[in-house]
This record gives sequence, structure tokens and C-alpha cells, in this order.
Amino acid sequence: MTGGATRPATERWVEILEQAAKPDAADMRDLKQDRSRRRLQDLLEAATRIFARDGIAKAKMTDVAAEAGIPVSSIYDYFPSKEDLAYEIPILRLRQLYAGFLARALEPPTMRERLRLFLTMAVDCTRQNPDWGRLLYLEIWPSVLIEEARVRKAIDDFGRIVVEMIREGARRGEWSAGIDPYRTATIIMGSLTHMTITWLLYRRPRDLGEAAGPMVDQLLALLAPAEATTLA
Amino acid sequence: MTGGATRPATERWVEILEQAAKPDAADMRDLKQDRSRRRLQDLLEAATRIFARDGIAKAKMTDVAAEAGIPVSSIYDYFPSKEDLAYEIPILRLRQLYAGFLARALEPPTMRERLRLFLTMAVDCTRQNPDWGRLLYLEIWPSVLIEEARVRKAIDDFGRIVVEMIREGARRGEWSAGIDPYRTATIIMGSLTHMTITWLLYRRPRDLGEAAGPMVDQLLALLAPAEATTLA
Amino acid sequence: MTGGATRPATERWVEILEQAAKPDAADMRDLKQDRSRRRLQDLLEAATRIFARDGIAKAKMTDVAAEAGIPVSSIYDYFPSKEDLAYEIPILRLRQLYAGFLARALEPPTMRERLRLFLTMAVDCTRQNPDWGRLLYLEIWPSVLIEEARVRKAIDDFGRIVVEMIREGARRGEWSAGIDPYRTATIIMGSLTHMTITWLLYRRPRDLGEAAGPMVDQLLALLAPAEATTLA
Amino acid sequence: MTGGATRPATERWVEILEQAAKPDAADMRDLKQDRSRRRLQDLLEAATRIFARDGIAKAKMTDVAAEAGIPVSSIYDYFPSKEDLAYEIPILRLRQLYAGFLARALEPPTMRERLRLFLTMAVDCTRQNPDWGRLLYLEIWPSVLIEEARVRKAIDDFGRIVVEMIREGARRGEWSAGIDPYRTATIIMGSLTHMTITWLLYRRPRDLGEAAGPMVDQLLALLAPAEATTLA
DNA sequence: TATGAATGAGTGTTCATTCAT
DNA sequence: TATGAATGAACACTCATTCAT
Repeated sequence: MTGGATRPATERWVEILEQAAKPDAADMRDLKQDRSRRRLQDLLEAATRIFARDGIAKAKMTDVAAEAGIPVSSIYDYFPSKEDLAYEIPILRLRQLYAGFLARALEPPTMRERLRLFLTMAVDCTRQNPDWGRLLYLEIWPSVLIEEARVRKAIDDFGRIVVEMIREGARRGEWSAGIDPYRTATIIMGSLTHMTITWLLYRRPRDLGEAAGPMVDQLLALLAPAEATTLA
Repeated sequence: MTGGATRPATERWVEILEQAAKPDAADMRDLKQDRSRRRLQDLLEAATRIFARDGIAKAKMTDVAAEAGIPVSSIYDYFPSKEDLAYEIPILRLRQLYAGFLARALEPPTMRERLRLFLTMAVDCTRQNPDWGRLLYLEIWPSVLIEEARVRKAIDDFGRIVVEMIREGARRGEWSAGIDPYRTATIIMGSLTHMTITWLLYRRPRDLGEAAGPMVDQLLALLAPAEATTLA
Repeated sequence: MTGGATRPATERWVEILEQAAKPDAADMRDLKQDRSRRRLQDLLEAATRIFARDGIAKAKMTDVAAEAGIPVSSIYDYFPSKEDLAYEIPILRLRQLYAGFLARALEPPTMRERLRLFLTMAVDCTRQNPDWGRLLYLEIWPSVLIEEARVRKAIDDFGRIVVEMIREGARRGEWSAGIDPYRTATIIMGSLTHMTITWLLYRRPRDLGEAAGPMVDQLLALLAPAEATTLA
Repeated sequence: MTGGATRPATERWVEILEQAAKPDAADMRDLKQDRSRRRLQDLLEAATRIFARDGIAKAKMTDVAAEAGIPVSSIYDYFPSKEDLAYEIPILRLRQLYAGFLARALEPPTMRERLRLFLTMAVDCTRQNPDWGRLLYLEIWPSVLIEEARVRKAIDDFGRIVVEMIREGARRGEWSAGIDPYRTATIIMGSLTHMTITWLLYRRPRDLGEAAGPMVDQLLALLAPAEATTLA
């Protein structure tokens, strides 16, 4: 279990993480032009702001275009529809999150610390870009309508990674193998999501980053060390 | 339990609950006609289905009317706008939930059991009417746009009640007074919400009601008995 | 002047006046009930106010009913449509004007004085009830759409009476027979109408009644005495 | 005539006329495209016809669009609302009238002739485009509802110009300084308006242009030469 | 007669998307 | 590639009028 140096990076959670961090075919396009890349960047940022402010359904392409400082029709050079534009945003940034975590995931020696790092980075992602958080947590994630595979996958990857990290931790004996990884993942993710949404809607707690620490601690405490498990 | 028979029903959580269960002025209107009441009922149910299916922003009043079997213009006899119609739905049903819990809240002897009852009833509410759940959890609750006071209040009441019940439990010594009621409430509500949303979107776990029990158990275990406390 | 006692009341202008002052078949109805008459009165007054304020096309029956303090559907007991209600108002009041003038028309000895009386009474009619004036001058009279015979007739009667009075004055030798009665009537009526409309729209001149006197004087001066005519 | 050749063109009536003939900021827009200009022209003409026929309030945008041969939504590329479209019509054409008069206003040597020219041109404007006349005289001018500054101003300019021309004539001694310019202007404008409206509604007199001459003559006769004045 | 309730036909306006240049 | 201009398909909401009671 405890993994010697010989074990290749084939732990399930790393596999999922690596694949989640990898750009997919659909994104390989427009690396061509330079101005084009900048415009795309502007566009995505503008769209994030507008969608976060008005909601995807009510947001107007004119507003997005104006915010980005480009003509409306140019948006259609990059995305085939308003929804596609909206969906691309969480996909890209979640990929950044996954890539960022991948780069540092093996630094901490324990799964507990790695999980803490992942969750903290996720909360930070929203804290640093609340508009993106609003878009993800208030528009995309709960949307009845979004069935587009790529978005769903990007979002679901989060859960998968957490579940697999919990499993790996159990495998390594960092906590009891009796723990239900799904339920625990639900508690961890649900709690952080709820805290994040509350912050997005009411700005409470004032400082999301500050509040995240103790919350994560308490959540990780659910993963009691194997020998001491009392409440699993 | 501490309280003697003399303690009047002025515990904070009961106060909030009572007031949350009370119909407000805006609803006192058309109890008059009988046919009218039926139509209103039909309308609300139809609207719940349509809004759950298409989302509020994309739902068409014609669809709602058709589903309810009434002319579009009749909807406007009851509600001034599509949004008002949509918002009324969670308000009414949450009130029912609060009223239902109020009726049974004092049956269990401990706050722990009362909290379990409340949470179970809440989950059941969605299980029995998934369309309503979709409307509440996927459309209304996270909506960036909804600032209408009555909806926000009805939703926030849920959190207030949970927080105050946790406080009351601590006061009674059922668990440690050191527990942070807000964080604990966030964990409890976030976890259940997350589970519910997952069920609504993916029908996993298959049986929400069955999964709720263990989840609630585990969440209530966070409210560990105040070990050294003898008051409990 | 000329007219001896033997001349029967068959002067053309009197004929037209008498017939214009007579209620027509369509009005003979509802003299029945007493409450009904009162309601009708209220209704007409309320309608005058609302139509004057919002214009006939934009005025709402609900507003009229509310202003009159009766249910909307009751309006339809009296008038078959919004337009009919609107048109009845000038018809009735113009008839009052004609009847009022008829009662006093023979008091002054000369046609000049009679004409002055008629014109003054007409201006007074608006001054005393500006809402009615707005309805007549700004809505009904110029309306492209109104072709209903009764309204057109009631309005045209005014012109006919003026024209015939001018003719009668010429016949009597009060002014030159060379005067074109149509053109003169146009000048007289146009000038007064223009003054009235200006007053209705801008409240200038401040005091319509006061301004009417000199205006009527100047207009009647157009009807120069036969021997002195210079500008006919 | 008082002024020698040195008198600059600062006579009040010329000032007003010049400013009334000048396009305002709001019209400077889309002179760009060529096709666009043609479409706008078509649109304005179509709208004139439809509004003249049905009245502004009852006219349908679909009808206007169909008449213009363009899609409804294209109308909104030019005007923000039905009313704005309707109001622009008299504004534009009155400006043309003012500009046309400005170009020829100084040809006749006397104010009397200039006034005659102005009034004749105004009547001609309606005669050549009766639909426009209907819109102006039967819909816009008397409308209770129109308070839009630009329309009111365009219309009021007419009165201002007439008043100032009368004043200038008195100043030059073409007629008595004792004449009340407002009342005289009211008579002149009211008479012509009344004649015009009668023509629009009943096509009487048959030939408006023919009837206008004698009418203008008679009206200008009100401006009797200042008897003792020899300058005139 | 009186009226609350019901309704259908109507309409101005919006906006994502397309396409000629 | 870039974009201004054009457009069709929608849609929430209104309101005069009707009618059962």
C-alpha cells in the first residue's frame, strides 16, 4: 500500500487528474494567430463577467461583445453559439485547476495533505475569480439543461478525483477502509460548495479563503486515522 | 433535558419556524372561489413541471398554460409575471414543509432527534416531488438574479432554523457548546443539498430516501456528545 | 331688425339648431331606472376624464370603470364598445350646447349678437370642462378614424349653424352679401379652435374666457357692415 | 423699411427659421450607407401612409414593415419605438418646409409677401402629401400625449416664425404696430389649419391649393396697412 | 339587472444568428 | 479574417369583450 518509489504514476486519481488536465481536441484549434489568441482571451473574460452578472439565459451577446470590445459576429468565429461560449469557460478553467494541482499534487507526502491542497486550490479558484465562481456554481453546475458532455465531464472529474483520492488514502491506510468514499466525497464537496455559494450570494463569510481552512480541517477530520475511527 | 415544563415555546428556532410557517399577506387573497382555488392549484403544479423541465428563463408561458389546461391570460389573474409565478412555488411548498415540521417538531424529546426529523422531512419533500426539487435546487436557490425578498427569506429560513436548532442543542448540553453552529449547519445543509442535486441530475443514489438516513446519521455524528458534560 | 312677428321659425339656422338640439332615437332608452341614470352620468364623466388624459385608443376600460366606481362589465350595459362610449360624450354635450343656445338664441336682436353669443357659449363649454374639450378637440374632431355618422353630424352641425347664421345676417343686411359664408365660417371656427387647442395644450392664454372676447370681436369685425365693407 | 443694406440677417424670424431648418444631432447618424438611406426613406414614406390611414395608436408595425418592404425588426435599426418613428416624420418634413422657405424667404421684398409665401408653401406641403398632412394635423399636432420635445418644438416653430414675421412687418411699418401678433397669428394659422383639416377629412374644398390663395389674401388683409404710414 | 371571472386574439419588441463584403 | 447590417422566429403580456350566475 504505502507505495514505494517504484510504483509508477498509475494511481487511479492521478490518471483521472492527468487526463482531466489535458486539453482536448476541440481546443487545439486557434493557437495560430497571435491577435486571435488575445481576442479569445478577452472574449472569455468578458463573457465570464456578463454571464455571471445576468445569467446565461438572459445575457445578451451584444453585451458580451461590448464588454470584450469586439463585434458580435466575431464571437461566432470562436464559438458556434452562446451556450457553447458559456460552457467553454468552466471547461477551460477547471482544466487549469486540474493542471495546477497536477503540478503540485505529489509535493505533499500524504493523501490527506494532497486532498487538503486540492480542496484549498479549488476554493481559491473561486475566491480569485468570483465571476467565474458565479458562473460555475450558480449557473452551470446546477443547470437543468446542460447535458453537453464536455462540461459535465469537466465538472464530474472533480468528484471523481476526490473519490479516488479518498480511496487511495484508505488503500494507504491513512484512514479507515470502512469509510464510504462517495458519501464522504459528497459531504466534503457539498460543504465547500455550500460555503462558496453562500459567499457568492451574500459575501458571508467575509473572507472565503480564511473560512476555508477550518472548514477543510473539519472535513478532513471525518477521515479519521484508521485506528481511531469512531464515527465512520 | 434541562427545560422544565415552565419553559414557554419561545425557543428561538420555534419562533422562526412558526413565523416561517405562517402565510403572509400576499397569499391571503383568493381563497374565495372554489373553482379558482382548484385552478390555482393546477397552475402551480403545471408550472412546477414546466419550470423544472425547461428552466425558468426558457420556459414558455404557453407551455405552462397548456400544461395547466387554462388560457395563458388566466395565469395573469393569479400572478403578475412569469417570475412571480415561479417564485411563488418554493415559497408555498417551503411553507408547507415548515408547517409540517412545526406540527411534529416537539414529538421527539431531543434536539438531535428533532433535527433528524427536520432534515429527513426536507429530503423527503424533494423525493416526493422531484420537479419541485429541481425548481428549488437547480433554478431558484442558486440563481444569481433572484433577489425577491420573499423567496430569499423562505430559503434562508431553512438555514436559520438549522443554526438555531444546533444552538439550542448546545444550550441543552446535547452536544458541545464549542461547536460552530454556522459551519456545522453549512456542512449539514451542503451535504444534503449536494446529495439531492446529484440525485436530481443523475438519479444517483437510486433511492434518495434510503441514502438520506445514513447521511443524516453521519452528519449528526458531527454533533458529538459533549463528552465531559454531565448536564446533558 | 328685419324679421317681423310673422316670420315663422323657419330660418335655416334655427331649423338646423332645433334639430341638432333634439335627442335622437338612440338616446331615448335608459330614462327608466333612476340609479341607472346616475350611474350613466358618472360613467360619462369618468370616461371624459380618462379619455382626455390617455387618449381614446390608449385608455383602458378598467381605468374608466375604476374612475366611475362601477364594474367594467357594467359599462357594456350602456355602450356596446369603448368607441361608442367615447363618441357619445361629444354628442351629448354638443346637444346640450345647441339646446342651451336655442333657448337664448332669439334674445339678442341682431344676427351679429346671436353669433357672438353662440361662439362665446361654445368657448365657455370648453373652459368649464377642459377634459371634454380635450376629448373633442384633440381626440374626436381630428380623428382620422371616426366616421360614425352621429358624431360627425353633431360636429358638422356646428359649422352648418355658423354658415347659416352668416347667410341670415347677409340676408338681413347686417353685412355684405358678398361675404363668402364658408370661408368666413372657416376663419371664425378655425381661429377659435386654434385658440382653444393652444389653451388645452399649453394653458395659454392663461384665461381662455378673457381672451375669447377680443378674439370674437375681431372675428366678427370681418363681417363688416354692408356699406363699409372693404376687405370681404 | 427701416434697415439699410447694413442690417445683418439677424432679424428674429430669420434666426428662428435658420435654426428650425437645421438638422439636429439626432439626425446626423446613418448618412453612411447608401442602401441604408434608401431603406430609411422607404420606411418613412411607408410609415406616413400607414399612420395616416390607421392612426398611430392603432397602426401595426407589421403593416408598416410590409408597406416598406422590409422586415419588422429592421425598423428597430432605425427607430427605437413605434412612437419615435411616428414623431420623426413631422420633424423631418417640417424641417424641409423651413429649409425650403429659408431658401426663398428673402426673394420677396415685403414681409407681407414673405408671409404669403410661407403660408402658401405650408399649405402646399399638405396638398402634395396628404398622408403627411393627416399624420401631422390629425394625429400629432392635437395629440394629448405627445410631449416629446423635438416634435413639439418643430411644430411650435411654425407659430413662432409667423409671430415674428408679423412683428417684423409692424417694425418695418408694413402694417400697424397696434396689431396683436399672437392673436393675428392664431387667426391666420387657425384658419388655414381648419381649412386643411376640412380638406383632409372631407376633401372640401375640392382643390386645396386653389382655395388657399383667396384665404391667405383675406387673412393678410387683416394686416391692414398702417394708414398714416407711407413707408409701407 | 349586475358582476366577477374568464379568455382569445393581438402586438410591440427582443436577440441570437447569418452573411455579403 | 473581420464585421456591419439584416432578419426571422419568438414571447411575455395586455385588454376589450363575453357570459354564467
